[in-house]
Parts: sequence; C-alpha cells; structure tokens
Amino acid sequence: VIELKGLPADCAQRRGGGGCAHCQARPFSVCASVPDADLHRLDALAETVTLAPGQALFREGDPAAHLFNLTSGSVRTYRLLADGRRHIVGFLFAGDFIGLDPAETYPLSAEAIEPTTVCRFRKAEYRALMAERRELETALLARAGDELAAARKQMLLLARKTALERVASFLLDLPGADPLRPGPEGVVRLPMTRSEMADYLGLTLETVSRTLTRLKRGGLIRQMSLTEMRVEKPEALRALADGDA
Amino acid sequence: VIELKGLPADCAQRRGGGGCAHCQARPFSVCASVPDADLHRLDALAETVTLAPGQALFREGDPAAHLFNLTSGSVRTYRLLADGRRHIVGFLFAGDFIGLDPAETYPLSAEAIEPTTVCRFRKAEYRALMAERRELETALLARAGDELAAARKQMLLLARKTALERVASFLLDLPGADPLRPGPEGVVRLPMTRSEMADYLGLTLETVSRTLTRLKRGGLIRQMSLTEMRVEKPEALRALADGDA
DNA sequence: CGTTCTCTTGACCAGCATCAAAATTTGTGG
DNA sequence: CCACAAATTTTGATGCTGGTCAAGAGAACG
Repeated sequence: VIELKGLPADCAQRRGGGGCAHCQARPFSVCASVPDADLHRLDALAETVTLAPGQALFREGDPAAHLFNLTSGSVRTYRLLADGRRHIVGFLFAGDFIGLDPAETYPLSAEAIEPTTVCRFRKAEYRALMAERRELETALLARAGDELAAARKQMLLLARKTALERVASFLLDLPGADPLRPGPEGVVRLPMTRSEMADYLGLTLETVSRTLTRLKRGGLIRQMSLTEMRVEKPEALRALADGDA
Repeated sequence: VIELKGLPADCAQRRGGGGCAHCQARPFSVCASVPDADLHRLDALAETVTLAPGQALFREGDPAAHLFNLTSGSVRTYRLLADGRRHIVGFLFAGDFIGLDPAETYPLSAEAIEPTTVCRFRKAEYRALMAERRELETALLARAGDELAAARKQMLLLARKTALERVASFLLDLPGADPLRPGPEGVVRLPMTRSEMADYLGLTLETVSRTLTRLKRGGLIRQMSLTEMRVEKPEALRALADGDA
C-alpha cells in the first residue's frame, strides 16, 4: 500500500529576498543558465516547498500547474499499472528539474523519500520567463537531451542486463559515486527502500537484496549502514555494469 | 552479424527548389512549426539522403555533424553491449526527428530497415536557424518532451510487463494502428524482423514469434503477410497491453 | 530451382519470481 | 533507556516465465 498524503495548500512560501543567490543546487541545475544579474527574476517567481518523507509533490493525472527544481533531499517518480504493478521512473536529487514534459496533466506521480525541499514555479510564469530569457529555454532543451540519454541508458539496462549488472549499474549511477557531488568519496547513499530499487530496476525486492549480498560477499561493496554503501572496487563494479563478459 | 555498410559521400544532394513545400512528412514533423513563408530557409539548408535497406545513417561514436528528419521509410536505432547483446532503442518513421541529443558524438547507431529517405541538416546551420526562428526551438523542446514520455512508456513496458503485454503494446504503438497515418485502417506494417522486435522489447526472437502465434490463435490479430498484421480486436489488445488483469 | 535467410515450433533449462519465515532495524509509549 | 510492535531486510525452498539449443518450414533471392 502506498502513502497518499497530499500537499497542504499552505506548504509553500513565496520568498521575498534572494534565495537563488545562495542556492546549493544552482550549480547543478538549469538555473545556472540565468546570469547572476537576472537572478531576482527567478526569485520573484520561486516558491519554496518543504516535504516530509512520503509526501506527494503531485500525482499522475493532476493538472500540471507547476514546474519544480529539487534543492535538497530526494524524490521518487512512478507510474502504476491497473493491477498495482509499480514502475519507478526515476530518483531525483538536488539540481534535478521536474516538468520537462509539456503535457497538461502530470504523466506520473512524485513523492519525497526523505525530508526534501523543492523550488516551485507556476508553469505559465516560468514559460513567460523562458520566452524572455532565451538561455533558459536552451538550457532546458539541453537538459531534456540529457534526460533522454539517461532514459535510453535505463532502457538498455531493463531490456538486456542481468540482475547483477542492473544493481551494479544502479550503484554507479547514484550521485555519490559521482566525484562532483558532496559527501565522502565512493560512499553511495541509498535513501530508497529495496522495494523501490526493485521497481526501478525491473526486479523484485528479494532479488535486489540477494544481489547486494552477492556484491558484499564478493568484496565489491561494503555496507556502512542500511542507507550507505561504500564502493570498494569501482573498476570491478564498472566491468559488471557494462557487461564486459 | 550486423550489416556494416557506410554512407557514401555522394549519397546526398543539396536541393535548389522548394522540396519542403510538398514534403509528405511535414505535417508530422517539427518542420510544421516553420511558417510557409519561411520554408525557403529550411530548403536552403536541407539535403536529401536516400538509403538502401541495412545502410547506416550514422554509427555510435561518430562525430554528430548532422540532424535528420525522416521523410519516408523506416529506421532502427540501437546500441550494443560489450558481449554483443543488442538493444534497439527505437523504430523511426516518417516525421520523426533524429538529433535531439546535444552530445558531440552520436550516442547510438541508426540504420535503414527498408528503402528510406531522410532530410539532413548540418548541425551548426540548423542551430543558427533555431537561434533565429524561435518557434523551431520551441517545437524541438515539445518534441523532446514527447520523446521523453515515449521513453518512459517503454521503460514501464520493459520493467514490468509480460511478453504478451509487451507484444500487444508494440502492435498498438506502431503507426498504422494510428488512424491519423496513411494506410488501411487497423493494418499494422512490420518492416522489421522478429529479432529486431525482440531487441526492442527485451525478449528473444523465439518468444516474439511464439507470442504472435498466441495472438493469432486467439483471433486478436490476423497475419496478412509476413510484414503486415491486421488488428481484429483492438479493445482486447488494448486491455492486454495495459495489463487490465 | 537451389541457396540462404527468417520464421515457427519443440524440448529442455536457468534466472528470477513467488511464497514463506527468520533476522534486523525502526518507531512508539511507558 | 527499555520493551514491544511494526516495518524492512535477509535468507531459504520451490515454481514459472521466458531463454537456450535444435530442427524443420516458409520466404526471398539469385
């Protein structure tokens, strides 16, 4: 059963001052394309929304009134099949943008998986800004290209990789395996449950658990806590992930 | 083993006159966003390329010098894993655009699967036109959003659907099940091989063949020829595809 | 008309799913 | 801080979907 907590109307606050200027996520986000001098324009549109774990940002089918930029925490996006099978489309982290799809209603649901803050814009207002600040549209097009590339990578994983290869790929794709992001080198945070990993990787939670155990036994990774893994042998993991048979 | 025929340098011809004005694919393509009055600008940039079956448009890793618009025929795009496993990323038909990904090199290979014509643009020239004709950039962003939506649909299919559901979804997604496109109502063209369907759907060619046989036996589809299927019971097929258990 | 390629069908098998239960972690109230 | 309840993870036993291997039937092509 899935949490159905909505989003209270008063959760967001329009900010007066210049939040964007010291936004941690800006270097990773599309906002980076807006020059410092024009930041006040963004600030004027932005609302800050704070989410508790399990709280929904929006649900599949809701009118798509907003665009979002994740500033901290993490979010899962998912769709359901009629009989309850769930597919987690992606996990989003600081700097990720939500709302590239121009559809009138959200094509998927989005929920926080830990305490999370997002920057929210009214779609119409954001589009107006885009029409004016061309570099923002260009940045979004570039971001859309990146997302498409990531989606294709994931399709390859789902279509042709084994369970072992999927889990290895997943660990390497998470931020934290990424040297650019904050946190100790080589330590991967796993804020999501095994069940969520499974629904993302097209496996069952048992298979994910067993596979992680195999990787631990093989010394490729070491479990620091339930939500943190240390990658001990990145090259070996990469070889697995890429199916270098 | 896969065909490795390249693209001869003389395959393309810069056209003088106004090909775009009577282009069959224009209503379905991003070019529709360019008003008739400005069509000569597109025409000035466009080269027509003719491809024989199996001929490559480009290969993964090639410098991404061009963007393409498919005007007739069909194309497969694919990536390979180190040990030879193939993933077909998509099948493209008239009106489809290739090159949304802003990467410097092509992230996948593209080959014709039947006699095909494409409209080719130098990336730099096209970008220059985009910078000037804003509605083109907006149309591309919208197209990117559509592609992303399609990619997510495919990820759901690969992550959570059974073989039967995958094949049913595939038959319904092909143009031809689409009432807007030309051809007799309800007849689906399958210009690709069983092996290609399999590499697209994350199955084996045997499973695809067996599944099509099941659908035929069940009277949901009828085989007209090897490359044509008639959908006899669209609702039943749709129910299967959506997993309405 | 034979060669070759693709498709179909069959027999068997393996990887992952399913079902079930124990171990561990998390959360809550006293 | 501890005890207990609930949730998540891990591990085990078993089964099924779809993969693998193999052979035969159609199509396509020269």
